[in-house]
Amino acid sequence: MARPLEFDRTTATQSALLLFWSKGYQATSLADLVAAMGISRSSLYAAYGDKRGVFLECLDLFAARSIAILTEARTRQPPLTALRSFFLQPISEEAGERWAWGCMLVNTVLELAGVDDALCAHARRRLAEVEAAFEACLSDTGCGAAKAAELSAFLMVVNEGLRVSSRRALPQPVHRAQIETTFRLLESTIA
Amino acid sequence: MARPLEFDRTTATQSALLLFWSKGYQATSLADLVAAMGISRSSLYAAYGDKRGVFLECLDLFAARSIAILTEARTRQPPLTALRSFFLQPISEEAGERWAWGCMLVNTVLELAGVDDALCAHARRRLAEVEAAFEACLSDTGCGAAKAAELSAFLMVVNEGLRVSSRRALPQPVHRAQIETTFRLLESTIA
DNA sequence: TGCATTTTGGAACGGCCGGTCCATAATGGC
DNA sequence: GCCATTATGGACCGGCCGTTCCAAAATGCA
Repeated sequence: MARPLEFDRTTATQSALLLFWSKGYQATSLADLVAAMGISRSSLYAAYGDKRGVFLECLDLFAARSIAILTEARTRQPPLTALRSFFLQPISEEAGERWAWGCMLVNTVLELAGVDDALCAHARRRLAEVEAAFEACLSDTGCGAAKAAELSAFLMVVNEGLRVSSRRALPQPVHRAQIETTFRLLESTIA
Repeated sequence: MARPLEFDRTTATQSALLLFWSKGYQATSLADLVAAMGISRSSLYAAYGDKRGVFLECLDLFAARSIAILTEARTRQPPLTALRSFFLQPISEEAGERWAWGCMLVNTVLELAGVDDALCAHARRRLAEVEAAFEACLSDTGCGAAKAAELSAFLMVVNEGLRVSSRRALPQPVHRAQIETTFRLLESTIA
């Protein structure tokens, strides 16, 4: 055997995730990264390959958590209520300041389109998986497959819009009102 | 008198705008910039101060054009039709590939939040002006001031969502369908 | 207690970044 | 034609970027 790893990969990735989520890919330097993750440059390159490798793993972790939040809510609540709580969750108490960071997948698509096509495409694929989760949730309402497909695309547009809006430094009550208005209109359409 | 400027500031700014719009602020280097604008570094620093100065001027130009497109449509069409054409305009024939670049103001808010607060705040202010243009347009429908204020905020969320969606490399017909679905739902709510 | 193996810290690397500087060129007024 | 003034091209700058490299440290096994 050889010398064992001195850090926990999951918690290190989690720290990197918070950094990339709040500042984006380009504005996060390797110095920032190793400081936040609490590991040395050597360990980072040995474990993740390079900066892009860390970012890819963070994208996957973020997407998995987002989908988990929605699917878990779906087991406890009616479909539309679950979707609503998915959008309200970032501005809950325990989420802290993260509510102003938007969605890391949306942020990535906008930051890296035309800059790093491979990373951007990865974020787009994960975003498509979230959209599929929307569609599955909408199907539970019994609205029919065609309508679920159309409305999930619309819901993703709404999702993208709300995540952008949350980065506009509006007072939190204004942001909350936007969500309420959006969902009131949405529900009146679906119901 | 002294030696006159050898370049036209407006066309140079326009060239910089296309570059910043497609690649974002951070990924656009000064080398890219001077090549696209067709001027030397010295001329750029003399005329704009620095890279941020060029970017600020591009933000203003982009915002002015966006608002002009909407207000001009408002003089020729009913309010809701004008809003619709505002969203459809980027995917018209003459806009070319720009439809996949989204909205420069939205792109900037997401790229520079937490990175360059001054630039980000500037983009947010311009975005608020666009929202005010939405509100003025909605007021023309005679829906009342309170409702116009609420719906303009919602319309901005839709705007942000559609601009994000246009950067997801979806086939153009899919994007067109998203706009149609969104506006069908929106109009059924307002009418 | 050595040995093979792998991680770790930190120095070092080339390259590109935004920004500065200066000699030269181009003008209008004298 | 000369001067004051301003624009221009391009060399140059320090600094930070992501990445590489290597000696030292830490383990399980013989």
